[in-house]
Amino acid sequence: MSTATADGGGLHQRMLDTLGESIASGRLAPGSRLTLEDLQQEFSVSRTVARDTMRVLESMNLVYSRRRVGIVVQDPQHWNVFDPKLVHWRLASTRREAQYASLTELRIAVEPIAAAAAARRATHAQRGELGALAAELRRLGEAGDLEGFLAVDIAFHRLLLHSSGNEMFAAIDQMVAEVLTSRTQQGLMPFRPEEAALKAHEDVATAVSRGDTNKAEEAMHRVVVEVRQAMGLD
Amino acid sequence: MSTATADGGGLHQRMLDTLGESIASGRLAPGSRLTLEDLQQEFSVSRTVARDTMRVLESMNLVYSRRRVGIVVQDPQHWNVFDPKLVHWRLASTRREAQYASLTELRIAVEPIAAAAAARRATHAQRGELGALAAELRRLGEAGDLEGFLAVDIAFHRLLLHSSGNEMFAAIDQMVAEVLTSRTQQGLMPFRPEEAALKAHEDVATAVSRGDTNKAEEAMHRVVVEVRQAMGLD
DNA sequence: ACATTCCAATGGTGTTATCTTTTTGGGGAA
DNA sequence: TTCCCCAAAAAGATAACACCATTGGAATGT
Repeated sequence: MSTATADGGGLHQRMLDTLGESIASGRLAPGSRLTLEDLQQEFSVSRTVARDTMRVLESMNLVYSRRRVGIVVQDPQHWNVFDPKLVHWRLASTRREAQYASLTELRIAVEPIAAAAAARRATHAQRGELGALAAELRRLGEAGDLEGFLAVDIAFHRLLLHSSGNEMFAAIDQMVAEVLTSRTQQGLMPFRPEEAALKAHEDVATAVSRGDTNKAEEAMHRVVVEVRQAMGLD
Repeated sequence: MSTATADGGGLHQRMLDTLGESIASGRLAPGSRLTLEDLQQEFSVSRTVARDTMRVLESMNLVYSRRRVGIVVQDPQHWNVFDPKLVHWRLASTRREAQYASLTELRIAVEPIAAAAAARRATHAQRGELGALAAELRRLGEAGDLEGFLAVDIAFHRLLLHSSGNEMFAAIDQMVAEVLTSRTQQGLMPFRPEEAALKAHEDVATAVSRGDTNKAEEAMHRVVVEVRQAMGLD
């Protein structure tokens, strides 16, 4: 009762999150069968709400439904792994590490190219703002303010992705933010960021500002190369 | 009647595709308001079906719904641009070019890193198959069989993405296939693939086979660099 | 003239009941 | 044993209705 109305979303949000997380974590194994009726009872909701939920899960390719059979959990290889909801569920599950590794590798791939794109397409305001964030990053880094550093680091990467003018790059900003946050929370960051990292961020901002695509790509490569090494990818 | 049952999906598939394409193409501008009642009538379906459809569109962040207001088309920046359905709609719309450009840039970013990952993680069978596909590619290329070349090229890139062991890389295989197909259909491919391209594909296969991550990344970089130039990204 | 309060219309949210359609497993006939 | 047909199962779809959050604007007061 109180819980049903307490959370922000409607009924089917709750149901969606619960089921989604069950599937993402593997607790509901691929091949498992559900029926609408079971679900109605388990979550004590109406058929309509149960249907809504399954339709959304179906559109994420987490399940498929066949008449006479019921609703079947899909093989992971069919999942829409770029759906932010699924990413969130996977990060919340026990399979966190796998999702984290995939995201990091994606970030390593995308960010240098995004930097080059930003050097070509960023607006004047964006170029200025990037420079300001890079300077702020140095200030906070040298002051040893890890929390502030993280916030500005996220802002820097987010702005860069958006400045790329590629909406697919921009769309991964939330995922990059989660990766950066996780990195800090896990204590994987040195107490004081390395000089090389600070310099690399500044170089990205400078190159983007000057419209030097090659330099921007190279500098962003230096930013992520330390991540590659930390992940054992080099 | 006949049309309703003729196509593969149920009622709401039809409705979803129609609406999705309208939104993706911009014919239904951001900020446009719909109501369930309007939609029921326009598509002559029940409220339940209309709801199902809107829930799916909502989960893709193409729309959001608020009480008393109705269903509102979202700003493009909120869209889940990695959802295969949306990619498909955008490629089918008049904004094809923009989607095509974004995908190509994404491919340029991801494929070299995917090649490096494949060199590290591909199975023995995958390594062998990659080599076979590269050889077949040369044979078809030198024979001037563009259609066969395209098919094998798609198979090569798809296998590589899957061999990367990163499910997010694997998930973009369908999009890469569409880009390659489009490139050939638009006559952007030379009648006979360039020697450099054939060599680059072979080098990727060889490097992956040997587990040489750096070489694999560099060779795949050569594969996509011609695309960069063709798109004016260099 | 302007700000505040309040009310009623609107339209999504969720429930229940019912009918249709597809699929399939099993039983009976050839 | 094989084939065919039937009945049951479960999703697909429809309809009518109660509920309630929102909001635009009217009524009221300053």
